[in-house]
Amino acid sequence: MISQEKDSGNAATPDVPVRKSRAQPVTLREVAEAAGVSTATVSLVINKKKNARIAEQTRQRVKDAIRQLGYRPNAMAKTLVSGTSRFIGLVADGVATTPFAGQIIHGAQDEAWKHGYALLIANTEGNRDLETDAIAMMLEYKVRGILYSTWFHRPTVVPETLREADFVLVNCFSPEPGAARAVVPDEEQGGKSATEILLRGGHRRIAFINATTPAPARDGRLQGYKDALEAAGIPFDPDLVLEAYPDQEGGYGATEELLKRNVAAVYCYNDRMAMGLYDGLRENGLSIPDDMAVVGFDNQEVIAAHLRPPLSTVSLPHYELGAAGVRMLLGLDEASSDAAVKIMCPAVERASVAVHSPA
Amino acid sequence: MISQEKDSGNAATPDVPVRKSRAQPVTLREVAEAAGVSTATVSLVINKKKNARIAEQTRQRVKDAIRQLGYRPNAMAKTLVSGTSRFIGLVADGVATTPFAGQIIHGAQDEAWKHGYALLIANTEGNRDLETDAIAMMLEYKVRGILYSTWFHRPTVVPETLREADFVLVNCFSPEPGAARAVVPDEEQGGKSATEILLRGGHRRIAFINATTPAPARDGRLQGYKDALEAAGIPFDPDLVLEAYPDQEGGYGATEELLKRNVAAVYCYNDRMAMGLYDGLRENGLSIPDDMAVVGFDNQEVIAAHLRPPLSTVSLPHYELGAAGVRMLLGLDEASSDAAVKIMCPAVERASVAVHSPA
DNA sequence: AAAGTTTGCTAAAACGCTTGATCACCAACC
DNA sequence: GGTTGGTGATCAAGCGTTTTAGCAAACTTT
Repeated sequence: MISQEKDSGNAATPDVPVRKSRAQPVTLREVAEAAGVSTATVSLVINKKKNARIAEQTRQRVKDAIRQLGYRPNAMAKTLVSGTSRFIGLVADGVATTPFAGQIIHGAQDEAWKHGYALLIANTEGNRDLETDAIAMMLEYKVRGILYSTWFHRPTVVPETLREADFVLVNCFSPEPGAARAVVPDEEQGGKSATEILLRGGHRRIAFINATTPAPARDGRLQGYKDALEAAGIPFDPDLVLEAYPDQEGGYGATEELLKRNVAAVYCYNDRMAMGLYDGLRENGLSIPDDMAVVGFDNQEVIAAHLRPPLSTVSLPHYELGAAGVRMLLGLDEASSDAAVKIMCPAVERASVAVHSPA
Repeated sequence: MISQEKDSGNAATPDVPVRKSRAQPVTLREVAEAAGVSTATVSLVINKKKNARIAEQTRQRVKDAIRQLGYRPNAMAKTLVSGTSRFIGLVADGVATTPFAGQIIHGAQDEAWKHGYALLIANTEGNRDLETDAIAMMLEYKVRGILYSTWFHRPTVVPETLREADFVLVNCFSPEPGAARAVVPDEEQGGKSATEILLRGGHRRIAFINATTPAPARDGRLQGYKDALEAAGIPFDPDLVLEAYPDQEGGYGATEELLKRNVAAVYCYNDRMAMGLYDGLRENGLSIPDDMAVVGFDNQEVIAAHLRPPLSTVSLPHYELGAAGVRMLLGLDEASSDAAVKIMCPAVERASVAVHSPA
């Protein structure tokens, strides 16, 4: 009788909102005791188990206790039981370092979050040892899967340990077919779109300043240029394809050669080259878009949108790459490991190309 | 007798390197069985416990088993026992969105990693609900602490739930003193350094194009400008302080006013304004740095380093902010919650200011 | 040779949660 | 009055570690 006493009294011990700020946290058991039920019951209430039969009254009592105590579930314990966490790992060679490629993180984060996952990131600067450590760490934390991404589009060799997890390559791909699922920007389509902006402007003689540095982008963007010309019934003229190092200086330096070509429209391998070219053209007293229509590639906001005049260009869909990578990882998007999925590079038209050419 | 048989045979069951790729993972117990020891022993070996007495021979046997089986510790289980994970959370309002502020992530990640922590990031785009969820998630994963960061330097109100964790504000601060530890860029020193670049160039009449938008940067950078002038014994002339919206257009638009001031040196609130100003000056047939010496602020690489001529400016130390935030969180740097710790903004001198003025 | 000390290792109790099996109770049915 | 069926909740095992207390054997010391 007396021993019973202890248990009756009032089951819900504390009724002042106990704001435990950073002592050791409230546990399921404490909630259970406060509500006068078993931990099993509390667990069932929390997880809204469909086929659990709990009286509405009890359910309410539990909820109150949870609020009262400021209970927070311990995700680690959950994970231990379930065997897999709600983490998605993102290994990046330099994504965080490189301004606009950071959008990959952003896209991945948003999409992951949307499906209840959190992003665990590691920037490896391309250091293989760091990379191995990072992957090991992610594996130890039982991530749902890993996104392996690079800051520019390129082939890559898949680290051995990566295969211990579910993974997807983002902005890169494995040269050996069937080795990995991957998602990359569609350079051909992008190059085609860029060229089409100029075609729509009424231009027929269009120069292309390509990069000197080998990369999928270099080949793809050139191919897109050719495709667009062909579709427009314009013969490809190799003489209109220049090459320069893909930065401001390169674009600036290419000015002279470009002017020799006697064209009024040019598509640059990237925005940085276009930026340099702007300077070169200006020095020659030429105005954009009247004397020369210019299109870039990448859509680096800081540059493209704010040059004078603003630069027409094509977006590298970094955000989408990150998001698509996550979807692919979670099996929400179709994906084969035979060929990388290509994400569209949308055209962004601005004032560097006049709407109607003075036909 | 016969029932024993099953257990004897060979204790170390598999001796081919079993590359379990993604079945259910090898556990401590399996390693223990393979090595013919208890799980306790394996644990002791793995964690290199100093005062554990394990025979060298046994130790080796365990290590072999670990390698053989490709064992990976389950970090969740570890965390469950220890009560705290090796995670540091980073809540950002838009850090991933904003190109150069991404360096905060980078700095935090590097520093965290250096101390054996991994970064758990959440981009909230300033959405309070998302923010609360993100913090809750981090709390549930028992993060060691949380970095709360903003993409530009500003005052902020600390979310209630953040207080349940150890936290540090990065690139922002709480207006109420004593409310939170924080680390921010030193705008005054930065403004002073920027001005000093021009002073070193031999200039005495220096204009400042400030932002129209209220912000700690606006006040701080102006103060730094005044400080530098005072230190150089030059009286402050309010007429030399212009104001414009802090972007390219703003800088461009300020050209005319600036030219009225009859100065040969100008310090812009940020690089984007400087970029616009470049255009304005060029249109007026003025050359940089001969007709006008220009200094910016922020050191947005894509802009500053690649304008023609390259822009002298002052760096916003984003990387350092992230790193310092982590150190502060871990208690490696001194920190009071009475005043934000200020990180130096280093000057970056480039060709937009001539080394010796034509005195 | 008895007592103490060191060495090498293990048993078992946590850590906080989930979940399938079980149970007590009560109303309804033949 | 025994059986069935439904309802509301609990029991207890287990997830993969860490860690403390303690045991047995092998050495020392007196």
